[in-house]
Amino acid sequence: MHALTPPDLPPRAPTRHPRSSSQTRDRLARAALDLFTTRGYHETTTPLIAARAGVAEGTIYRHFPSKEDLLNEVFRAGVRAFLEPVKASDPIQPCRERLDGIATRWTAIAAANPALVRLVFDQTLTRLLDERSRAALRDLRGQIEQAMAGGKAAGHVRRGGADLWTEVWLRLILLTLERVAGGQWQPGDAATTQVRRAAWDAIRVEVQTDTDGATIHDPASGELP
Amino acid sequence: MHALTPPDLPPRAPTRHPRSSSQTRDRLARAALDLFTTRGYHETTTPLIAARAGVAEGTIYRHFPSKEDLLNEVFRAGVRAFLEPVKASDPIQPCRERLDGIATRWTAIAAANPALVRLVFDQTLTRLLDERSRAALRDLRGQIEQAMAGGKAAGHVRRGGADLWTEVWLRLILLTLERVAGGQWQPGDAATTQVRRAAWDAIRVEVQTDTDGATIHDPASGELP
Amino acid sequence: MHALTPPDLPPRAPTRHPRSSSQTRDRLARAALDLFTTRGYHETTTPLIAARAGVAEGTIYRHFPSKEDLLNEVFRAGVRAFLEPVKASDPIQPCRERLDGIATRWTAIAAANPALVRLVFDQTLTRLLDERSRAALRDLRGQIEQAMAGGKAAGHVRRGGADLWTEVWLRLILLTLERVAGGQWQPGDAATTQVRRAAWDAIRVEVQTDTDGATIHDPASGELP
Amino acid sequence: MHALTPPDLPPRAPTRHPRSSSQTRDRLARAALDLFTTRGYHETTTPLIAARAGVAEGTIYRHFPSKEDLLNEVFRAGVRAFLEPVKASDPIQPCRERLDGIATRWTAIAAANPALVRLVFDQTLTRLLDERSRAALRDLRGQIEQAMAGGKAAGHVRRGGADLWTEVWLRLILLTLERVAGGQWQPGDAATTQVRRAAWDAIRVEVQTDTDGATIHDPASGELP
DNA sequence: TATGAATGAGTTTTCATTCAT
DNA sequence: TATGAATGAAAACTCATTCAT
Repeated sequence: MHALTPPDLPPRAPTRHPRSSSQTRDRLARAALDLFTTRGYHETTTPLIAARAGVAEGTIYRHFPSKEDLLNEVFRAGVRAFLEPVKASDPIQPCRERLDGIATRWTAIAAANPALVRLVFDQTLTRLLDERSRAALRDLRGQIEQAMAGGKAAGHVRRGGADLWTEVWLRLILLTLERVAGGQWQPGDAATTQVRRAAWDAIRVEVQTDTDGATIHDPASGELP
Repeated sequence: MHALTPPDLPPRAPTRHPRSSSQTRDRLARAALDLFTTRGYHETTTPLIAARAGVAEGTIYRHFPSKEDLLNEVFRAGVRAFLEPVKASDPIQPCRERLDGIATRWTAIAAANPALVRLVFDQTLTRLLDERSRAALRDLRGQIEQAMAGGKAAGHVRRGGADLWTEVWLRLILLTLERVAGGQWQPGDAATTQVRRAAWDAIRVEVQTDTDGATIHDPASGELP
Repeated sequence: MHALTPPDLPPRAPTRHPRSSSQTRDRLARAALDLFTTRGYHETTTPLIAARAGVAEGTIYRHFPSKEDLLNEVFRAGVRAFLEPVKASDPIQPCRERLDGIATRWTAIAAANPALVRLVFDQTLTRLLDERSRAALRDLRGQIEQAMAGGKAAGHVRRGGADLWTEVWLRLILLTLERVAGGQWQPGDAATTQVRRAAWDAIRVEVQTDTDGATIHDPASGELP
Repeated sequence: MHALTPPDLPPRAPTRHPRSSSQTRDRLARAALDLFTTRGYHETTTPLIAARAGVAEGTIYRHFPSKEDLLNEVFRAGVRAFLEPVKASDPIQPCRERLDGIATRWTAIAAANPALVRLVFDQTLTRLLDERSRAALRDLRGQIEQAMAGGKAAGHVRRGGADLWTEVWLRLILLTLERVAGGQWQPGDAATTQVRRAAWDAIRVEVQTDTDGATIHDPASGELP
């Protein structure tokens, strides 16, 4: 998704003449990404997208069949960006380390390209996606779920469906991503570590404690120093 | 929020003659609530709302200044519904019990009136709210935050901002509410308890375990038998 | 099709307020009929139709689902107008008299409502019609074809398909209709009789003449005094 | 009209490098002819024409000032194709023979180049023509009218304007041309002869028959053996 | 001469809102 | 208070035409 990688490509002054095709396309994709994630899909009109990309309205339709397709193409590019660190992660690694690694790399994405977080993880847009995009999203979640299933098999994740703990973990990591995307947090901040820890505590095998606080069984602890 | 309280008010057949004003207003509010939360705000047209409420299009504007106001009024009524159990909860109670109590009552709301969950907690609509509605939402969150601050003061909640742990707790409880609202879970299901537990584990003071798993210090455990 | 019957209803000055629903609908239908038949379908824009009907553009869509539907509805009303004299004609009558009767009544329609001729019989629009409209047109032609088949059975129409002679007859009668619709001819003019005669001569059983001009066999002659 | 003469010039694969100018022009003309007559003028977009001709969109404008001009040039070429047999016909010949000869040659054109019939005789396109094209069409008709006037002078065509009987004759011959162009009939078919006969019967001096069918006067009979 | 990306005016259509009844 | 026909601004999209290359 290199088209979307530069976080804040400023819109150039409109020129009357041909540009490299992919350049225009990228500008449109970025303009749409920015607007969809800040104003919402319906509040983003095609004149607005064109203006921000510095092209004429009709130019949108030389690159994307429709506004809806534009959304979906941008969305899938976003999903690919988040999928990549997941695929790159080592399946041999213990679950917690693997998830933490993914979270770390996602956080970097959120810092570099904040709009992408809102695009991919904001439920707002889900209703508007086509089947292919939904499938891409399911795939992304499915990958995390596999890592989670590995953790369960190893006895590190609590009893209950891997899908449920995936959902739990994702919701909390998303909190970090949103804060980083919003500029409130930086990738290395203590808060990001805290939330990562909290996310793990929410899904790890429960620490059974008796009334005076002695741990009876805690197989999930101690994974990370 | 009595307009929204009856869980399954069926749309009545349109009649041609006067109704009590508040009756029409309630029917409009419920129609709007149902439609906004299932189809989305923009996909819900005023003719659609009127049709579902069994009134003429123009009638909407006798009761609400605009479609946007209709959304906001319905939204604030929804917030009040969720606020009520929070206000009713006992501030003296230990934090975990109090939060669990709130979660339980919220779950009941989600079961009785699923649309309300989507209305109040779906970020989709947040962007469209006016300042008053946003304030109402902030107030709701603030109330939870106070309970959380109490827990922190008592040493049961981890170090870090109460606002952060409120956000964490809310996100996980919201997962339950959505599942219940979606009919996938029932209020008493084991899963709801699991998630409540997970939410608490995410915010409670960390269980310090050494490498062989013995609990070193766990002041937050044992609150609930 | 009384909505289209008054030949030259002048567009009234636009008023801001409700009219009888069917009145507006009729005005739109007539405006569309006039414009479609004079400028053509694509050259007739919706602002043009609205302006001529004296209503706002959006009003079109309260009465017709789309411009295409507007065309089709107007078209089918037109077909009905031409079908009526056919259905009203006496099937017992000799073929020639029956066809002449239909032609006469059609000519009256052409005089009273010129646009209708262009609408129904101009091939220009056929491509744009929906299946229902095409079926209506086929029905109209089918009715004439039945009269023609009767004439063939009685030995008055030449050998060859009834559909072929229907087509031949229609093309020549249409010439009259167009001239009358165009104001070049009047319904009672000698020319209309001449063409009617020519149309019959084109489809009647051939007059076999030998080289010195004596009629050998002419069973179709003498039908009309 | 050599651009349009080859009946089935297949669109060549697009090549990237210069062609003889007239070759490109011819390909564009044929592409336009085919598309205009099958899809209609408005349904034929310039990208479509360019694609079918195997050239880039902009290339159209190197050869024709506008889409409308393209239509008109192609149209006039079509008129010339139909005019040629008329001009080539022998003015000394008896009217019926001459008209039949023209009809025969036109039928051959229809068989060889079906699109041409639709282009020249379909009223659909007439509305879109410029004055020069209309004049060309009037000229074509005028030539037939002269032949008809000859027939009248010789006492073979009925009383009434030569223009009227020209119109009558044309409409019926056009029926043949359309059927041949549509592939339903072949040039030599019995039906084509039947319609030619019908066309002549429609315009020849009437056969006066008394009530018992004896021919009183039939000066137009017997022209063709 | 040929290209094809870009243009922008123009198209159909939607829909929240108004107001005479 | 309720109606619902009418409104018109704004939406997404099309496409003949231009022009730097």
